[in-house]
Amino acid sequence: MESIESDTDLAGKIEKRISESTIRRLSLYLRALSLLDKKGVKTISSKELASREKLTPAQVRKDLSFFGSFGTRGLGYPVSELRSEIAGILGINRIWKVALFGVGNIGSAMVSYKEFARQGFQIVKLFDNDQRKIGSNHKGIIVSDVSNLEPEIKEAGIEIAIIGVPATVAQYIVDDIVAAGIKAILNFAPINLKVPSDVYLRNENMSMELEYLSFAMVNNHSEKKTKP
Amino acid sequence: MESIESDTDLAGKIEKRISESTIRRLSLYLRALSLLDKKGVKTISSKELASREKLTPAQVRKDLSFFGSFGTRGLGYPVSELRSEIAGILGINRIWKVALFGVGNIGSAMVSYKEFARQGFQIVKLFDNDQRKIGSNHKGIIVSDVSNLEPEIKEAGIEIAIIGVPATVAQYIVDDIVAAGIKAILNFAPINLKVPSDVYLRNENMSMELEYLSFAMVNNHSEKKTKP
DNA sequence: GAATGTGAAGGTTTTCACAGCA
DNA sequence: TGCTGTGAAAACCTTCACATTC
Repeated sequence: MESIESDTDLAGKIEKRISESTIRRLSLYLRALSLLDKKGVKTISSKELASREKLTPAQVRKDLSFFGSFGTRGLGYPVSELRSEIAGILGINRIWKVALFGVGNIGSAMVSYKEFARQGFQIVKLFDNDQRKIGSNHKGIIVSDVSNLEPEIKEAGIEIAIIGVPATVAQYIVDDIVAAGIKAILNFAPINLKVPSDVYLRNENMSMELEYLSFAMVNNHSEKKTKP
Repeated sequence: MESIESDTDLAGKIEKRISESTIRRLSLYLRALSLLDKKGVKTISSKELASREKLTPAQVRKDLSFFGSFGTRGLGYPVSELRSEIAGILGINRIWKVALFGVGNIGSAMVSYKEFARQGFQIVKLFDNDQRKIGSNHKGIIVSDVSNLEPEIKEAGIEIAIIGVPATVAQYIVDDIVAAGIKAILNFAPINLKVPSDVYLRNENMSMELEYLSFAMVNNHSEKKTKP
């Protein structure tokens, strides 16, 4: 019952499995290109782009080559076009509606984080279980009761959830969210969440980065390359 | 002027270069082991530990084997001992003093983030450039003027800085921080900071994770393995 | 001349598979 | 028997180097 050519995506563009590293670097390229575009720069070579992100020119070219030929030999890449190509590849040439669960410290920070909106991630719903928070207004959004999430999520057309609730309750919330049909979750709770295989889950683990710094300091660990 | 055996650390334990992935997984093991320890679990097999973090048993054993032999054949690993071994390897069996720059949304969230303190990262100084914030009290810490950071950092014995200031000013602040002698920086600003090669820098890029989710959804990108 | 696009080479990380030990 | 520790194999990712194009 396997489909033929199961490694080909719907648009027929991606033939190979793209590595996580490549996708993460696309985010970096996108950020750099947006800045260059704003500055009015018209073209950029793989060499220049690489140097801005502490990568190699070959890496940049290889990453882009998985998706097409966007450059001109002898010249480089057209900044503005490449920017929108990458936005298209990453799927952020559109608005994604996001719901945030847990209006605590991290949650509040996320609501105010301008960078999300700039990338097309629009936080349109806030949920909490604290009666004192429910009904209150955060940056123009009224906090809803988490116990009634399904109709609100469906009505608002939410596709992505950000989990900012404590680790102790995160799994329960996620079970409800998954039941409500959400297919992508960004988790800030320091816990390993269980989700069905058709739900995309990413974990943001801030302690991990500090622990990496600690390890590096204690062991004089010179990095060969900082991964994106 | 190069030292002999420059790839050997001070304690003489680490012979090879340890990969970033291994270090990041150690953080995951540590978190899982802390939980198990609290629950009173005495031993755990690589298989069990792996399943909790969606990794393979061989991966767990290999990672640990870089640092020593902590297990017992036929039995598994002693939870509590392994936990402190890993804490030692990561260098968090001690208190690290941390300063936070920028008491905005992200900064405020970091101050209140219990997980940091739990791992030994103690935020002891807050800095901002906003006169309305300077002198105010956040969770028991008085916000200092960022223009006078050097004496305060040295006096408090700060070794790690967290950057929560806007991207536009981040590089200036970082230059001052580096001049003040700080050797490790966790950066939340969406910008590529330049630091001398003896300063450790890690970037926390939350948009990147959302973009990854977006990419996965748009391309039906089933992950072979979620990297830590 | 300058810079892309890309097979092939090289390097690194993960997984396998089994010897070795409790 | 059960599970670790680890060389060797496999898979994966990055870099090289050059043909190709503007």
